[in-house]
Amino acid sequence: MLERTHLAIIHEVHRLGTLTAAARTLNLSQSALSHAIRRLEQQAGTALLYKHGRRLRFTEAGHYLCGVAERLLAQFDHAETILGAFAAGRKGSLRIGVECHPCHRWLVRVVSPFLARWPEVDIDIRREFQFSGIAALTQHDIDMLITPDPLGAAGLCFTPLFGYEMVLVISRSHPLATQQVARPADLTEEILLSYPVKDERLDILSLFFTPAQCRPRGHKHVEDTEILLRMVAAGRGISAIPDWLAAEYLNQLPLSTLRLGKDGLQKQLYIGRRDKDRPAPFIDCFLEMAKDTKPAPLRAQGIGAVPQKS
Amino acid sequence: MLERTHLAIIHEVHRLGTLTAAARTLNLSQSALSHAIRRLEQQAGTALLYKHGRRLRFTEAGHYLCGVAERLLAQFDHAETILGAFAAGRKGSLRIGVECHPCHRWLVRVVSPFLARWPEVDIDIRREFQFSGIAALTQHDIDMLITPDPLGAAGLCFTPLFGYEMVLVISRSHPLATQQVARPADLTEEILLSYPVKDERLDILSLFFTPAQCRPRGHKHVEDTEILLRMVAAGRGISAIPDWLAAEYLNQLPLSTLRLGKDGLQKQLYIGRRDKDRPAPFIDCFLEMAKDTKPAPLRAQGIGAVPQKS
DNA sequence: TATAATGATGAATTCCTTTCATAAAACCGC
DNA sequence: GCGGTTTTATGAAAGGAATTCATCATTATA
Repeated sequence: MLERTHLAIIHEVHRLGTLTAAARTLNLSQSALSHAIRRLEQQAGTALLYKHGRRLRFTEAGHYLCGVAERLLAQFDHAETILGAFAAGRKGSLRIGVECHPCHRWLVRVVSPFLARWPEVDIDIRREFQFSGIAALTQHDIDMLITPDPLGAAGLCFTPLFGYEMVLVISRSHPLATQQVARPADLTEEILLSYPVKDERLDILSLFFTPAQCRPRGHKHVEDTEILLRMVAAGRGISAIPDWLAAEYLNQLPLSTLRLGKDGLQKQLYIGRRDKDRPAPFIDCFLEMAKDTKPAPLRAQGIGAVPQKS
Repeated sequence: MLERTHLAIIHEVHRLGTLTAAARTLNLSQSALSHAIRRLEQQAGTALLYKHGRRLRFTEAGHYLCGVAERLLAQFDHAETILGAFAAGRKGSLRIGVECHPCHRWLVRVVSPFLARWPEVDIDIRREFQFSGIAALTQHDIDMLITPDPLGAAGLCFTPLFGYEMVLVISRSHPLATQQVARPADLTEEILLSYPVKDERLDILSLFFTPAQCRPRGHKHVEDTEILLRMVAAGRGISAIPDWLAAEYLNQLPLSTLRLGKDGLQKQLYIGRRDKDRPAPFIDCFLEMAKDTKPAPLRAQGIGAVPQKS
């Protein structure tokens, strides 16, 4: 059976002309090469080299193998280089799950510099999960999960990224726009606009309306943040988004933000990983970069701006 | 160091899903594969497989190696197939040296059916030699030599192909055209036309003129047979060519042929080989086909035709 | 819960590779 | 031509790496 060592021997003999020289560069004895070539020739059933004077020359079959060797050895070398990059943690892929729809804008601010710094790492961002983000993480479908809901699961660990507040956004011409705080009962005649996720994953429902045993008059799903906020600005509905996301739009669109309830709807974003994973350097690095990338804080602007945290 | 066996193991594990199954198809024990993979992982410095349930899954590095394995194993297989063709003697190249200029027309009649029968064999025909055809043969520059002069040399053997006679060709309107035999003294006022080879390799000089201690009035080299004979037909000179070659032109051009001297200039064509060569089937076959391909015999036509042999 | 299937592991063994010592052949300089 | 040098070939011995065996741990299945 043709092996890599055979190719290496053939290649070196071709390059250096003699068995003796080839043996030196291969750190083997001349005898070893002679035996190896002989074995290969017997298995192949054809001569590869023949003596010409006290040198060796290649038969046609030998010459053919020479070409094969050149091509294959290069591929072996390349494969080992790549494998080395994997081992050194330079190369790999990072499949990031995101369970927080509005986080996308923040995420691109982390990913861009990361890709520049780790040119051999591929990033894949997934928003849809068969069952849940946590399950995807434990089943190795993703390598990291960005979520505001760090449900405990064996073998997972979560690192807090930053705290934020879910705020109500309404049109600046809405009657409530002059208020600082919204109460569930104030909003029972409104149309709620939200990202297309299950109701139980919408904090404004599970943590605001449901505890107060009321609901908005209607509920529509909107995929895109920009469109959602333009609909809110046009008075077509209300929505709840993170304060830092609202901040980006307050000076572009006629919007007002109100606190949800007296204490506000405080949230925390986490990044989850499998804790048994070998700590690939670029994964640690992504974590650091994520922790260092805070969203733009919400500056007080216009009527009804939410009071600033520290 | 990454070896072919590693790639084979990776590949089979990927194809069959379990170590146990892969071990069966590779005729190894499950333990052997487990150890081999472990060793490879240690050398590479990175995991390739990890347990998922009681199955194995590939890490990124493992997946990468999987792709490498698929590509490289195919190339190994292909190389072994080709090597098998070399071993079986189906594939190879045949470098044929020809020391007999006019033999070209005969040679193509051998080569054409040979190429059809041995599609994997390349044929290369050489007419120019650094030193001599014999030397080219001993030095492995060619594999066969077609020559009328089988000079003995160690390690060579010659097989006779066919006998022929060198005949004088002259214009049919030449005063000698009515004769049957030409003598050297008859031709001292003629211009000799020959292929461009050294004088000592021209039989009409070395075996006809020189023994009689005379020479033709002039001597010109002509490369192409057709042009040479047209010049002869036009009365611009005389030439000596094999009888069977003359036969092909006697009914196209106004030529007459005369015997050179009383007994004629009898020659024999040989095919020479190195006798230590492994007898590649296609080389033997070429020899057989060459022996079976006799040149068209010279039929008596016109005045001065040379008497037929048997 | 018992059972079957699968992978991991350590020790022993087997097999293959390599080395050593030496011969044979070929080239080089005198 | 004749030693001296260089190079390959070869058989036996040594060494080392791959393989197996026996067994355990884990997980899925009935």
